[in-house]
Amino acid sequence: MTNRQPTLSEVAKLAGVSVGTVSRVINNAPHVSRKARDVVERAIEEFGYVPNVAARSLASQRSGAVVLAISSDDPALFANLFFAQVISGVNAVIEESDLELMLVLAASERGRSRLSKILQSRAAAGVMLLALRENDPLTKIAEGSGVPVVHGGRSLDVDPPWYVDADNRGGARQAVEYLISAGRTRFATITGPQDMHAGVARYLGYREAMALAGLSDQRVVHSDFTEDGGRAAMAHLLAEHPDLDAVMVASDIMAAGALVLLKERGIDVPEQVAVVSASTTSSPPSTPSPRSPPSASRSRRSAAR
Amino acid sequence: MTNRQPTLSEVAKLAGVSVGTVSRVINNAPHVSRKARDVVERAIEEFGYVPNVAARSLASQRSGAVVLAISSDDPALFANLFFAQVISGVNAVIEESDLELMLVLAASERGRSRLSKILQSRAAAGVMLLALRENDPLTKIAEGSGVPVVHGGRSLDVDPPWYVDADNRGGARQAVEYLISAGRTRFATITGPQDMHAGVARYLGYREAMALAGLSDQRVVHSDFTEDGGRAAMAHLLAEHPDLDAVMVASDIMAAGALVLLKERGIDVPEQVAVVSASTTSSPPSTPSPRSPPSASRSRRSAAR
DNA sequence: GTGAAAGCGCTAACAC
DNA sequence: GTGTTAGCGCTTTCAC
Repeated sequence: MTNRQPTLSEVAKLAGVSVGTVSRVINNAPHVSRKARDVVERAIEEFGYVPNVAARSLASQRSGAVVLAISSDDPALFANLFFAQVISGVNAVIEESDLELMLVLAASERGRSRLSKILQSRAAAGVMLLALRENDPLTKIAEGSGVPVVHGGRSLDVDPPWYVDADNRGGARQAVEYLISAGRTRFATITGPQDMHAGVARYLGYREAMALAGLSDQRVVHSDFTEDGGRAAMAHLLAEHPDLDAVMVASDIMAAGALVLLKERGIDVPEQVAVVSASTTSSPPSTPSPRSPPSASRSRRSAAR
Repeated sequence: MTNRQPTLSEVAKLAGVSVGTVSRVINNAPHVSRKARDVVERAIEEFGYVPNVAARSLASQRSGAVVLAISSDDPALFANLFFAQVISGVNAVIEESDLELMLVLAASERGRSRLSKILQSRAAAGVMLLALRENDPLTKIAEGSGVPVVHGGRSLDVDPPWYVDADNRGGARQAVEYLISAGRTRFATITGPQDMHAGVARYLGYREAMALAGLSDQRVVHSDFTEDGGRAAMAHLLAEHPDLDAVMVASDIMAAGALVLLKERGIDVPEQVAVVSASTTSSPPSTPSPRSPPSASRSRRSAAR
């Protein structure tokens, strides 16, 4: 279909200018005459010139790819909305530049050594760490590489200088405040695991909202981001505090369990009890590690149906 | 932390051999003496040599990255288990070689032109197409690039020579056969959209199983892979065929709707009606396009609780 | 404002 | 089995 791509110097020849000029145009450097620029641009267009990235990054010594390192190779774990959103966001920025996105699944020893090779081969302009577990080896690898590091989501044990994460605390707080403004007063909460960042942060947001409204934050059951956990927690709450009129659940999946139980008990939602939850993207503790994976989440409000 | 990485020729000097020898060792080419190989390997180890990928792919003219092109920038759409599984699988293979995985979100015009640039810049060893919509421009771009193409999941309008996809038909059939072996006889099905590959294939599998067992395949409602759709479809089925004792639902999410309705009607699952569904990872029709996104799915059996 | 030329770090062909 | 060397296609000085 297409002929062999022309090289930069071929373009130069065809356009009747020097390689220097073509290069300047491509990198839109200053000191190029309007005329030369036009000629070159036309030639590029006409012959379908596409720069060779390898040559470019070899010559320029800087390069080229932002690495997305995922400390998990469990599809169920990294197939989640939060990561997808982060990736989508990163991609949007990447598109502006001519960087590219490199994906490295670095859960195994082998994957990790691959990652550190890649980071060291000066092929990476920066690295984003995703799905870190507590005490994750990737943290060290990334730091040791000398490449700029940013975390996607936080875990409890690191407080990264650069990160992107959902506002779990603020989101939880807003969700609750919505119910407060709707007139609810006897709140309870079902929290996520308190050794996960999202679990802690959402609980914090809940307590903040309670404190600000002068309401009691004493009705609380800690749970585990699973549906069964949510269901059990709801049963517990109902037993202890039969008079409650609102529940903030720290994740949708737990809320699903809670809603099932409420329905079974014949309690009308949202008439008798209003429910809000966070659309978590966290998973329950991962198999290999006794610790939980990091939380990565996003809050929303919903007067549950 | 680390000093500047040594280059290959520096390693050669330090090891007291020629660059050719070092290069041979690295690419474990033949004709290297045991002794030389040892010396070089030790030097590589000691000085922490990591090949410069840019230089390598420039010199060798072949390079280096497998492109994962996703025709969607909607996080909700590509955050799904099927893609994650595919990616995980691809990654496992990639790890063996020293290729790398490049991620390109190519839903917008801009993203697409970026993709075609990348494919043309001889930086790609192959490309995998994901989340294609019907009549997707990526198909042409990929084909026109001259790079080997493989599809992840199929859409209805292309029959790619190379693809990876779930066995939707076979999975559906197996799921139903399981219920047949459990003694069910009066089957119904709630299908997915019949303009999506997964919708069609699962329905086909269902009909196959019915045919082989000599059962009627006449109880069918077409639906849309949404929960509400599943619920409505279930209501419809119940009205038309109050005597049915098994339902195959083409996706989990529709099954959720169906189960809710069954519960409301006081119908015991699985006592009175058994339900199986496919753990689809498809989404309902995407916003920008009037057509549905491709299906990407995986079947499983479950006697629904 | 433009051109010429010296590399970037590696591979591959060729000579020994 | 090993060493030498000419590029790969670009960027980047340095002259002009």
